[in-house]
Amino acid sequence: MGVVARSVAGVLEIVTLPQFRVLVVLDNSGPLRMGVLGEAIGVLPSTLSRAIDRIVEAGWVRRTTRPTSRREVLIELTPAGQNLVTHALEQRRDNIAEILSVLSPDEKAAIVSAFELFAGAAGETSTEDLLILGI
Amino acid sequence: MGVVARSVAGVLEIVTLPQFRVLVVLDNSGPLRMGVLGEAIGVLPSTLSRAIDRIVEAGWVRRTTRPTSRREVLIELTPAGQNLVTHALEQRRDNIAEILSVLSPDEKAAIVSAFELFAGAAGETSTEDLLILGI
DNA sequence: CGCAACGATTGCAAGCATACACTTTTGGTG
DNA sequence: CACCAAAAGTGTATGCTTGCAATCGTTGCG
Repeated sequence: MGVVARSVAGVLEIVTLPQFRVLVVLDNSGPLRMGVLGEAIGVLPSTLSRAIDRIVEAGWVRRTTRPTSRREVLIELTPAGQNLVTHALEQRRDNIAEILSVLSPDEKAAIVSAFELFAGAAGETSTEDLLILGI
Repeated sequence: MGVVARSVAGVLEIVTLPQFRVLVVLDNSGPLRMGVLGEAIGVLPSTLSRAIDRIVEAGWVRRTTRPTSRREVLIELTPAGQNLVTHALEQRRDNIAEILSVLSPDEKAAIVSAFELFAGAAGETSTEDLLILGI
């Protein structure tokens, strides 16, 4: 739980949680249309529109128009936005790696198999659940 | 991660994250003075004062004056507020119990020792970290 | 008592998220 | 072409959080 909390903590000093959710979805799915994006994170189009205004202003995403349909607006991560998400995920991975570094290979192996066991029993975690925290 | 996310998800439909942080701190420490409470969750007194206004309005906490010093205001959970926090923690415990229920005693034992190993290696998790998500 | 420090609150202001209703532009279809 | 539906955005409004500065009551001390 501490690992999860810390991984969220860093990002929340830079962007808000709803904003981070947008970035995470885009990182997972690539550029998305406003409508699809809004549905993915569960907000109304008007809410998303203004949220994107602010995220564009901050430089994390870009609005693009698809050549085939000028009424559709594609949202895509800028390099900075991509960087932000990647960095956040790396930080958590590093945090875990650091924790594991003090353990012996046998201990690590035991942890890996136990975690896999637990994850298997937990079943598929819905993307929506993870999206709540942007993880 | 899914377990953590779900445990936060339910509560966030009832109170905001800053509000839930207040409740969690009170649940941990018992009734607190405004100043102490504000410092614990890292907000300015003015912010807290208005936040408490809303939480009192919602019925989760109560303002009390200490007999010895009438300028100090004690904040304490109402039964409803206590219930909210307790319920949130129970829900996470139930969620984990349900996951574990499909496993054999041996598997459970392996998971317990592996998790203890990991938690030990991770060291003490600072309360501040956990407070970010109200966990 | 009088004054300084303390503790909480309020005035004022800004930013963000959210919702409902409405408008504008665009695409598809009869 | 004319019309309808899709897609995005605006107008308007509400509520929460946060911050800085100022105020009000209270306590402690000389």
